[in-house]
Amino acid sequence: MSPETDSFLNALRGWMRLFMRRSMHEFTMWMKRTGLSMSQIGALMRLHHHGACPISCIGDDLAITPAAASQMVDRLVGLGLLRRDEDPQDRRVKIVALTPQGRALIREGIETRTQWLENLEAAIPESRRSAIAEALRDLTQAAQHLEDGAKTYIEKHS
Amino acid sequence: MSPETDSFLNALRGWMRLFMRRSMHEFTMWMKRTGLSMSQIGALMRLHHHGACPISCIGDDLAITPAAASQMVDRLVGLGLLRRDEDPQDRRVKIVALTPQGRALIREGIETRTQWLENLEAAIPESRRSAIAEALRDLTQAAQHLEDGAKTYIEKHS
DNA sequence: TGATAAAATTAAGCCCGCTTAACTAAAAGG
DNA sequence: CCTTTTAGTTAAGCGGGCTTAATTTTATCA
Repeated sequence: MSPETDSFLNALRGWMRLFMRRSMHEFTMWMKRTGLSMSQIGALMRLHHHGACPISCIGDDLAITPAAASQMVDRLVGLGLLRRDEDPQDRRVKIVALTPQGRALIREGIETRTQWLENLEAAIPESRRSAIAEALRDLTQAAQHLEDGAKTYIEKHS
Repeated sequence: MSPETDSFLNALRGWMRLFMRRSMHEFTMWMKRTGLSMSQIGALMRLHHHGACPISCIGDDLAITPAAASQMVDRLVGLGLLRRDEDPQDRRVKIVALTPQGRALIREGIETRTQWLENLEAAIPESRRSAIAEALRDLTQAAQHLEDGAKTYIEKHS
């Protein structure tokens, strides 16, 4: 492993470490405010990022039984965060989707948890900002690429 | 808000968004594997990052009652992840600290959740790596600065 | 058509984590 | 000293979230 490799990974890990430490607390507080459980948030996030899906897929995603998934969806529907509609193609399956409230809640959560980032800008010398932004875009794009590759693989094999 | 400002913040948000989407699933799975609750993880993380502290401080940090904090610490002591020792200075307070097992568990968790970052390096052109590493170091340092400032403030006022 | 499989739900039961309230032990302060 | 405050624990109770098992409804297919 070359010195640059070490340097790169270490920089990445250092940043992640700090970010996780920081965002964990915000996340816990946000959970408390919303009253949502980890599973519920996981389900909402899944729907937010990948769109509507049957209940069984929620269960698969969270690695819980269909029964548990059904109960959880029921609670979230009760809270007005989810809709559960019959699939016209196959009336056994119920398609679960975020309601506008559900979507707003998740957005607000992400917003809240990354609020502190705004202060970061002021702490960065103006002359460095564009270079850093460029670096972050490169990272994001590369990660996106990896994710897309993985997804294709999964889609091919399931 | 200047165009560079927008660009900087957007780059930061874009990266965070991707990171959160990616790490949420890993995190949920890790919780399931360890069998730890959100609160328990929060407590362990707090101790990992800021060191040993009395039980009351665990409760304050997680915003739960002293009773709940006491019960939770009790469970974690039972699992061998925490030690609870009497403070010689004030025998009412019990100092809580990570055991080696507790520390190892948290380390392993962080490790697991950032494993995928290693693939990222290969997806970045070698010519860009040092610039990106430099940018990440700048970000980390700036964030560290902000955090230290906030901590001092808290320590002054509590 | 009739047996089988699949998606979802319901019911019963368990453990967990939180709360409030009552309590113990130790320190602080008049 | 004796009262008050503080740190922590214990007990009782509630609701959440998970499980397994049984049930219902719909699709599939020989």
